[in-house]
Amino acid sequence: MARMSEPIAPTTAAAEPATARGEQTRQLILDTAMRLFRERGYAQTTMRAIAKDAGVAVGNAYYYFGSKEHLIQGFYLESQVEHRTAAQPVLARETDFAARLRGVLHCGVDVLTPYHSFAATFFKTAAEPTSPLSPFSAESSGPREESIGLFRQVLEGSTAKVDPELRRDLPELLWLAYMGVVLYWVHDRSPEQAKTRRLIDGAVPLIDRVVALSRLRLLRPVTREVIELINALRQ
Amino acid sequence: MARMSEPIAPTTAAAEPATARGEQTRQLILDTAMRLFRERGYAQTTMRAIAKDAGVAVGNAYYYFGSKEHLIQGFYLESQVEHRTAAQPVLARETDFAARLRGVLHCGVDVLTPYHSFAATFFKTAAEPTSPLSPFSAESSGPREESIGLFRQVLEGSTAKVDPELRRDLPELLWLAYMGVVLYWVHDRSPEQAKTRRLIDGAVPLIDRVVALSRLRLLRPVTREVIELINALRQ
DNA sequence: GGTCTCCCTTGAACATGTTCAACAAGGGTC
DNA sequence: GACCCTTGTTGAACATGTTCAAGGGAGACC
Repeated sequence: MARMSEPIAPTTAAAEPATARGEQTRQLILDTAMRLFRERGYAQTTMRAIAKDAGVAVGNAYYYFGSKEHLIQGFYLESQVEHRTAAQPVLARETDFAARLRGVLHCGVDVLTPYHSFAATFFKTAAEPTSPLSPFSAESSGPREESIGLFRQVLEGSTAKVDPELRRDLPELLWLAYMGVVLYWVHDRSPEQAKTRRLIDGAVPLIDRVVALSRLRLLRPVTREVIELINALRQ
Repeated sequence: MARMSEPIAPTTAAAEPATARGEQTRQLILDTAMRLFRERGYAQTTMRAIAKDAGVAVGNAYYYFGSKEHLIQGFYLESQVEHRTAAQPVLARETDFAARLRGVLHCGVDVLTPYHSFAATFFKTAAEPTSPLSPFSAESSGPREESIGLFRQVLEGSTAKVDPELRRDLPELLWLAYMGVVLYWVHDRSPEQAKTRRLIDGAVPLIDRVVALSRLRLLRPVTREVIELINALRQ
């Protein structure tokens, strides 16, 4: 009875370019697509338009990208790298845990901001569990680990004193919090997404304090339970 | 420069049935669609198949439902009502806060379980901020308020002692936690979604304890800050 | 040079969500 | 009954994501 779970079917698997010419074409198509997505939005950009603007045939786009949605992956990967880069100055400058976390979260939003209008679609796709774009999927484990690594950097370069048991899992929890921020940001209709900025500024001191409190005897059992629960549920 | 944010365009607005015949046709289409979704999955069910099985023309389905996605809303609303109904015995029986919360969360998952395979698509749609199906959207405010009301019932019928400031906002927070459970459930690939059950059983005692601790003088500032942040960010 | 192979490219054909102009059915008003 | 107006219904036409059989070109090997 175990029915296959929905779409899947990555259509025809996209090819990895094997020649310089192929690599060039692939990049051209991706750049064109990203530009059109920014200019007109995702839904309003047709595959025909992308192909035409890039000066290739429609089928050629499908040779490199399994579907229109796969074109989003370019955005996904690029913004990951940009986030890392943008965060480095903050991480080099600050030693206070809260300041580092705050800086990195703001950087994440900074990087995404130009794409807010079409990020909705991006997020919609990413939320589909069967999608290779899902931040929780196996296919995304590379970028995800890198992103979690960024938050490990936040913690390790800081002067924060953290419950030793919590220390190991905290980066992943911070990454989860970041996902929460992104979720809020996507839904944020306030001008310039100002509310998301307020969310970060409000949540960071809280997180900072809770992390500090986690070492108190009174809260130890809670801390431990949280950690155990996370480990039991890690997929 | 404020570009319109993506798809929107609810196409031709769907009509509310004004006659008994219309109501009947609408329900027939909805039932047929839900059946086919369950049998074949969402993506594999075409509008033509729905229309044919329901014995109407394709255009007729679009008369009542603005798009294929709008057909999901039937599922959304129905499961909300079912959740409420299924939760009543628990709420009538238990007085302990943790037991009530646990029961209501499990009921929520119970109600959704038959749809797990296509819930992925449902969730994907709901995650789109511009979608009228988004649980955070204005269009969903009715069902959302009802759902939050269920968690208000959880709290009010319980013997829990809660920080008075927190009491007002706690139902909404519990609803948010429920949304988190659903998010986890959608991604849950374990047999029978057993991990989601463990998540509920693990998280409820934690929530219970944190709620109790929120009254401690030591944690009061944190509690207050959380409440203030939520109020500032309520959209 | 001839030929073979692998990579890439093409665009017409296809599948399916969506629209729309036209029409039908029922009921109210005269 | 004649008329109109609202509600509901139709299906062909359209838009767009996707597939696929056919072809082209650059190098390898002889």
